[in-house]
Amino acid sequence: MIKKVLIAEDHESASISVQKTLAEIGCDQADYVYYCDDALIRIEKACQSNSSYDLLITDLYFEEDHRKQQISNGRNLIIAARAIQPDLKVLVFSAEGRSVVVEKLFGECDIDGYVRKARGDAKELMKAIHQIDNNQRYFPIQFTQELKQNNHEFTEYDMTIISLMVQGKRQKEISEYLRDNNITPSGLSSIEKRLNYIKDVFGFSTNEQLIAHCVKIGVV
Amino acid sequence: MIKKVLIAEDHESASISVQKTLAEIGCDQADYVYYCDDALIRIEKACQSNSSYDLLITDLYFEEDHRKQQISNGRNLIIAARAIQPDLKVLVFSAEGRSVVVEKLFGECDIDGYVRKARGDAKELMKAIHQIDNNQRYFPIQFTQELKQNNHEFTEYDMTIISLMVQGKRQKEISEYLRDNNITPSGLSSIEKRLNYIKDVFGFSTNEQLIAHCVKIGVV
DNA sequence: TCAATTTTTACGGAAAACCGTAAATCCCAA
DNA sequence: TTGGGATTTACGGTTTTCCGTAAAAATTGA
Repeated sequence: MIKKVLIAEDHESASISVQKTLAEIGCDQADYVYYCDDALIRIEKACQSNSSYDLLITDLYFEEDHRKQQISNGRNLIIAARAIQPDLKVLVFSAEGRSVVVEKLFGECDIDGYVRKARGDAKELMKAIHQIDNNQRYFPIQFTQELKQNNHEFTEYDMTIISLMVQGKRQKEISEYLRDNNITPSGLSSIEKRLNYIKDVFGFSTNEQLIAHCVKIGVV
Repeated sequence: MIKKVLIAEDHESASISVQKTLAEIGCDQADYVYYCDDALIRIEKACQSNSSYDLLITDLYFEEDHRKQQISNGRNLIIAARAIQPDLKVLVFSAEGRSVVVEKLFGECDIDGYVRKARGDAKELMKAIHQIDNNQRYFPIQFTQELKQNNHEFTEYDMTIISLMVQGKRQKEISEYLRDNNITPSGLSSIEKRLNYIKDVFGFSTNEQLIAHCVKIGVV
């Protein structure tokens, strides 16, 4: 049963809402912090005193300010928290709407639920918490539909090339980079071929169009 | 004295927080809606029954869903609302952080205050409401500093070119498009020159890098 | 092991982008 | 109207990308 919850959220207004939602479903042990570093300290202390948290509700993006932080975003907070307390349940509550990003959280960070800040998000939060309470994951419907229609799955290789292009590297330089880092294939022709293939899948005609799409959907 | 307030905000969680904040400062006449169209109807009806709102608190961006709306964003809502009730006070509450956008709201829409969704936004909301109550504007400090450091302001012309590139058009085709639409300069050289200038300002080396940046910051 | 297949690389011509310069055009004021 | 200055366009050479083909290398299967 989920009793003790930690809210990591820099927006005061959002934090207040989550607190209110938790209070409504009868959870009276809710702490909240505005910085990732503070969240980690709380988790650490709670573990040491044998009163660890059952659930972490966290945002993804935290704004930088005068207080310099070790952990700057929700993703890294999750990884650090799980290193301390592997069985900690994690529910991400963010405005992020790109399915690739959310999918990565489930795949790579093994989160237990995702609720998008949108219409009816408070009610959705309740549903998600109840579901996690029953040891189930909460994966929002909106993303399940969107997932399959993206015909092309970007490989690590693809993302490396595209990242380098975003950094302003020429294809020749990318070839050299791949060779130096023992990533194959590294030939200029292979890079050209791969880019042509991806563009073909999407029906794009220029690199500029491909880059725009990748940035939009959050591949880089 | 501000008594009757309307909250136009699609995020349920954000709306809840604003309601709670209003309740705390002793404002018990707060209505809330999730769609711009609903907001306008409320304002209309209130005016007709001689019980008009004192303040409109609205978000900027409203997500589209199954319910098709006439008014799709906060900016247009403000304009429409002021057409009905010119003396309506308006406080914008949004995550938008680009100073250019916020400045425009004060300049073109004559809003009374802006509070950014961020750390301490609930407290800032209170301050803003009190200030508006005293017939003063609330302009957040964070923007006053940032205004000058914007290295490059994208013109309509720039955005046209970049949009066409994002659509996969070659520079030659862009030149033809500009000529056909009587946009000057339309010469290929002028397009090249402009792109080089922008890249130079940012210290970029390739078009791909420029496109990535533009998509990221939301120029297109 | 060796031939067949696939993957990767090399190469070369064509198209596009890049970059400087010069010519043409536009615009404004005298 | 006209001359000067700024803007826009045209042009040519260079680099980069594009795209097809073929050689080289790696992988596979019997």
